[in-house]
Amino acid sequence: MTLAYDMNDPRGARPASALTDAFERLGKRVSFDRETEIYAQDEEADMLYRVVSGVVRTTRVTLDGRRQVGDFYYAGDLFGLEVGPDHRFAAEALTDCEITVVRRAAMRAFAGDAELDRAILEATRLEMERLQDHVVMLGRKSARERVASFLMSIAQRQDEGQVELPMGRQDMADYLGLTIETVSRMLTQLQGEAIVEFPSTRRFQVRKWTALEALAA
Amino acid sequence: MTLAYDMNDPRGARPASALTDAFERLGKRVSFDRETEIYAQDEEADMLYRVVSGVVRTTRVTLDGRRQVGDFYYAGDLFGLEVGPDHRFAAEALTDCEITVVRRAAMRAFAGDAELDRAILEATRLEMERLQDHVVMLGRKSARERVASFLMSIAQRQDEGQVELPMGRQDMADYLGLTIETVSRMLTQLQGEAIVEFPSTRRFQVRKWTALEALAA
DNA sequence: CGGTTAATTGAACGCATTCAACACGAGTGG
DNA sequence: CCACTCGTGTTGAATGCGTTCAATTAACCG
Repeated sequence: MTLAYDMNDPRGARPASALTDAFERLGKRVSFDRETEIYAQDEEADMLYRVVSGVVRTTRVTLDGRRQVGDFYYAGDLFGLEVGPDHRFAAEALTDCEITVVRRAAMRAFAGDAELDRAILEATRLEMERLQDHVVMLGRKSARERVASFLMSIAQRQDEGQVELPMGRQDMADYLGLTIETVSRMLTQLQGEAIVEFPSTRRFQVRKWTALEALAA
Repeated sequence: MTLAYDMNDPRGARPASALTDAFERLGKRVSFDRETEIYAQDEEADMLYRVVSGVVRTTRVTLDGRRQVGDFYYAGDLFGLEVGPDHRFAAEALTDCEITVVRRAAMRAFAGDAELDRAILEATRLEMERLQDHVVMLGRKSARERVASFLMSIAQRQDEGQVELPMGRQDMADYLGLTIETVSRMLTQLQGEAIVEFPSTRRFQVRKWTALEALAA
């Protein structure tokens, strides 16, 4: 099996020419400005979404205003595929985005399309695995480890030396179950140990991969 | 409301005579003693499981020995349905269990069986929703709230006054991302406020539903 | 009963939060 | 060009929640 992408990378860009085609054919492309809502929490879920460009985040806000970020989705990623009748998390454009939107009915009409079925199954698998990892992280990792894990997972998807952080500290904190202050402290700490280096707040480079890996645990 | 099960209860026993039939026909029934492994972490996932009687828990242990409980499964629940090639969590019999085990290949042969497909989809949906709720809980709730939520969710699935706790404090703690001591303290606290009452360590009764609900947030 | 494990309670500690002040960067207008 | 502002990020000090370590009590089982 000669793959253009790494099976071990849980979120690497996937080769999906046929899939892209299917999505382009069945759905329509929509643009979203930075910080606008793609769908709301508890909204009916009869669409399926695919990121063409930009970054999307999913969030849930509790009655008393506490916020939890579910995940971040990058170009090529499918999202909004909760199996139930409505979205338990809202989806928002983190940056300006191009999204392909497909009605589930349209998808169903194409059920049997092996390529498409496989892609949805694969996306569901990734979604679950990421959710499971998230649970372990929030349940059993320290702030330092969470931040390290986070930087790792972001650095892994961009193989360039310099890594771009599309989200601000608040989004990181709400994803990691921490406060912005703690995130900030951990970042300066990791930088102090020369494990990572931040030339600017939204850009970093990993200096000691093994050390970061060890921390990500 | 006189239902054998409650639609609002996300994990209530579901009426599934036809489904039970399908499982019994396709798979074989296996018994597991208390505290024995059903499948291991990172084991190949080519089976599907259904609890006939008893309670199952899924766990993941990190390299350095920290443990996270994924979920608990009761009679009627499907588990082990991770979409990927192997189990990211181990499954263990919490109590003595009767389990129906089905090979995925056998399931696939029956693909198209509407009843079966629907059941698997439904189980996957529940799995994801529970995972999402778990993330929010671990990310944003206090120890007190976590314990309250937990008692709530268990009390909901048994409509009798007296509720049986099948798991010990360590399992609760590892599910909630806490220590046994903290769990214990929160339980005595809630009992002190007469919100719940523990006649014995493994048995309790909810006294103030609204208060508990408010806490579960 | 004793023997063993599980659960509770207490006291001290430490990690993350909270509250507050300060720094930085980008955009705007004098 | 600098002053000003506004949003975002960093840093400091104090507090507090949950943990850790240790001792005690309760439940279970022969």
